[in-house]
Amino acid sequence: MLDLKTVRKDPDPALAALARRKDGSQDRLAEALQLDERRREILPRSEQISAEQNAANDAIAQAKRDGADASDAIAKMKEIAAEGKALKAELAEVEERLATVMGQVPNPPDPSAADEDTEISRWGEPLPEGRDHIELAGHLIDMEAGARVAGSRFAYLKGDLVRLELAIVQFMMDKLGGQGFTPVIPPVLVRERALYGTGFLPDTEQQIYRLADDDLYLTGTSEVALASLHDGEILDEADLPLRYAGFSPCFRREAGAAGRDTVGIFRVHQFEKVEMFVFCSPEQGLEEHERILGIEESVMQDLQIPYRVVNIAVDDLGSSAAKKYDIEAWLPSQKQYRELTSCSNTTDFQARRLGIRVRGEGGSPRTAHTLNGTATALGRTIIAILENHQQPNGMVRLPEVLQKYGAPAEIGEK
RNA sequence: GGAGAGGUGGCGGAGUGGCUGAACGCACUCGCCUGCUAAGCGAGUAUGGGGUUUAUAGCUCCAUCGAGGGUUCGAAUCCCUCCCUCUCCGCCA
Repeated sequence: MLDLKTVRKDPDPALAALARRKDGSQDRLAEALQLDERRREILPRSEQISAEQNAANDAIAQAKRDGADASDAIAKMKEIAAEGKALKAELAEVEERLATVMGQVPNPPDPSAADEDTEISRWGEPLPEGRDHIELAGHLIDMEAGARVAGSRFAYLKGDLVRLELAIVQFMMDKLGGQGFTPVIPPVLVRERALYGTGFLPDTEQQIYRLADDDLYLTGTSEVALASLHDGEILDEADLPLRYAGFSPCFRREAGAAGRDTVGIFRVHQFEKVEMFVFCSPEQGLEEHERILGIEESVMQDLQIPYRVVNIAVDDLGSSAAKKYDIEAWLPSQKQYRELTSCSNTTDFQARRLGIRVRGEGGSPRTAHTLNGTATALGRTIIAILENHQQPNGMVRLPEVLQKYGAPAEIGEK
């Protein structure tokens, strides 16, 4: 959500930035500005009436206290109230429309966000080709049972793959703990407000599972619950940045993805993820974004997975991000880089929607900034590890760093 | 799932229709005072929005007592719905 007060003073930068998204959002902002103007036409008149009402009210109260006859004052009050009623109804309507339109305006992209997906760096030496994760560990992934029990794009992970996943999680929590992140297991069922606040609604409803009998949604990322952890709060600037590492399952309907990535667990309806989330001051945002990216790269290097970093195109940012980096891992079986993690600077977009502010020494509150990034998406990380550490004999030698966290040294069908 | 109680400012806690943006206490800030400390005295201390303004300063108006509706000339106070917290019973990982 944009700050109308700021935009109103100088609309052009926001309109120009939104135009880069090529989704017509600058038109919605323009509509919002018109509604805002209308609102500020009506509001002073409405408030004027309220003030008269308050004054008349005081007169009635005074008369009653003095034991005098208040019927004249009451009659006047009735008149004023009736006059204000229509105006207030109109105001409420304008404000409701304004809120709806503003809720649909995405975050204006940062100037440094790319026009097209742009590779900005590369690391590691990719294998030219190789077996896919099903060929390598299919005996530990039961897609048939998954489909039978829950439908397509569900799987059972078994045996050493589970040990591998849990080792990665423990490794991540250790690593992130050292970087000031507090481990969190958040709710994965949330109210609409949490999804609205993070900008997933109204925007990506077709991706979100909703419960039939309760007003709850299954979250596609713990970002939703982590952002809402401080819903409505004013944070002490001295405590910032607040960094959380959420570990949770993630649920995505993958509507519209039919026919894409149908092999194995690359694209499934349910997976686990460790997610970084940061609350910080406006000044700290840029630095935190680079820091999160640095951590994500460091994880790839720890796990010895060749990757590239991509500055994501403005028209692919999602509503909340002003800028986003993806880290794409090399998958030898596909002979291409595929998204493994991403990190977004959502600036004040989510914080304003959620009413999260920061207050410094003696200052008045300002809207906070938030950022998020994938520490590790377990399914895809497992795929990348399997494919990039495969041996000519079909076995997989797992990264040494994971072994002290309980991962086996080797996976495969002997 | 059943039965109750309750949600007021940073905290505690008054307030059952007008004099309450909100008593009183605590905490905090500034000043005074006491050769330190403590105590004491005085003043102040919410958030959002509109207008005015070069101004996020000041002034002024409006709104806010969990949220949203309603009754009323007037609601923290009465009614309805929702959310949340707590207690007891049941169930349960």
